[in-house]
Amino acid sequence: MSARILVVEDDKAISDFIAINLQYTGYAYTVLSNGNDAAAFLEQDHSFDLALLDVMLPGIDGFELMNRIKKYNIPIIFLTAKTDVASKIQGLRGGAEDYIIKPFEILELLVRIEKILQRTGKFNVVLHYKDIVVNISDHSVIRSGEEISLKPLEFDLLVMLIKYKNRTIPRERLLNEIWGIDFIGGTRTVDVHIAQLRKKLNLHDEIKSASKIGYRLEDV
Amino acid sequence: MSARILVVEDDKAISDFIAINLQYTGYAYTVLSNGNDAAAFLEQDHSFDLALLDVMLPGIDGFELMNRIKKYNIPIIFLTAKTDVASKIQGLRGGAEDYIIKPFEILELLVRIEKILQRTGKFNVVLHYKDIVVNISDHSVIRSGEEISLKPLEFDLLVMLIKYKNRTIPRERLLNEIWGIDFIGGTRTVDVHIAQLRKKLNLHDEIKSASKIGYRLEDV
DNA sequence: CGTTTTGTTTACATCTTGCTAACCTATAAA
DNA sequence: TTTATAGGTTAGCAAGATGTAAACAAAACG
Repeated sequence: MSARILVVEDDKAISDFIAINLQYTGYAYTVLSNGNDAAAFLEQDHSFDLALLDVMLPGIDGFELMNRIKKYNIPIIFLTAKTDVASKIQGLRGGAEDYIIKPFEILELLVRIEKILQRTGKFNVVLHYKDIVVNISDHSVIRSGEEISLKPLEFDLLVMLIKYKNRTIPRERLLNEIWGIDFIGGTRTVDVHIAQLRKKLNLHDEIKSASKIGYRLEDV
Repeated sequence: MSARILVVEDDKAISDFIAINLQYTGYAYTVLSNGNDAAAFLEQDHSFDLALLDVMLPGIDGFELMNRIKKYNIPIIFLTAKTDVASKIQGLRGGAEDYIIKPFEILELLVRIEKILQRTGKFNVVLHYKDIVVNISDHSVIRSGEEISLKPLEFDLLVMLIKYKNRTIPRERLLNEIWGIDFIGGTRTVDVHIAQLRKKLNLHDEIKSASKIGYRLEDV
């Protein structure tokens, strides 16, 4: 059962782009291009699991829309071209789950969507790699029927590796996505956690290190 | 004695899916795939506690079926692919208890079913975990024949833990579902109530904490 | 209004996590 | 072969999260 996502965005290039990616990822979605339509639509149908709202919209704007749909308890991610701080604060104060600044990296958007769905809804996101089953919703990792207990960071790392299977992920990228943008320590931290994963899941051969760049999980 | 539910849905994938979940949840059910059959069947046997009706059906449609069933006083939840406003209004005007738009989250459907059954009063919804019996209708918890008195919040927490047994429930999720969407307090409150549950029901081992994430009730 | 019950916050003990340092190994350059 | 560099691995420790009792606050009840 897939999540249902509402997209309200007046720039057709952007909404098409998002739509294609939502489609591809397997979400059900509805696209509207102005604030008034969206408000009217939502009064009738508010069974969405998430809304992606442009801040600058024809008709009522994104923030106003947020206020109106607050009662339906739909998590919101704002899409905003404004890098302006005030907007962000207003959005987050008002209860938005997140915001993302245009132009954005589609993968980043998809990741945030998934996070929110996972936190709010109950969508079972399951990843497979060989005989390893990773259930993101449960935070569980099972190998050959046995549960393997991973610490939060290890878990996040594994998820990322599997998602980017066969692609080398630069250290920096890992730090950004898992540790957060403001991680300071210029360190070997990543390496240590990679070591833990290799050990716990017996992935000594599968997790390859790319010298000076980062790591890659390979289908052997 | 469990509730008896009628499912009328022509898409086999969907009806199977529903059936599996009704089965698992412990309801008795009958599945039919077209409107005429359903009408005929109901003339013979109308001892259902709830009907899940697809709106678009071969033979007579869901709304017409509702009109014919009305005399038997069976609450109805419509399953509809239509996001179309008119349908909903017609359905609800006609006396349907609820509607749910496809694709839907199965848990959401089960929750609504439960709500209606509770409201119509005939059925106690009972949850089991080990030797603990939780009766949602009368808010009682019995362990090995002895009644254990829980405060309201503790009770809700226990119900949620059992419903999501073996799945880690994030703190945020617990706060959302039990405390309401906009709980503010920067908070250890959940932890305290978890502690109470562990103590009162002796679930020290069964309620596992997932560091930085939340809690999980495990079948040991 | 007081009393009782329920829920939240505080405070401190305890446990968990993840960063760092230190040392080891592998590889490549010199 | 030596040397330099990067990654592998382990263990200890500080920071942060959770467990829990008890004080405090709020609400429900009479």
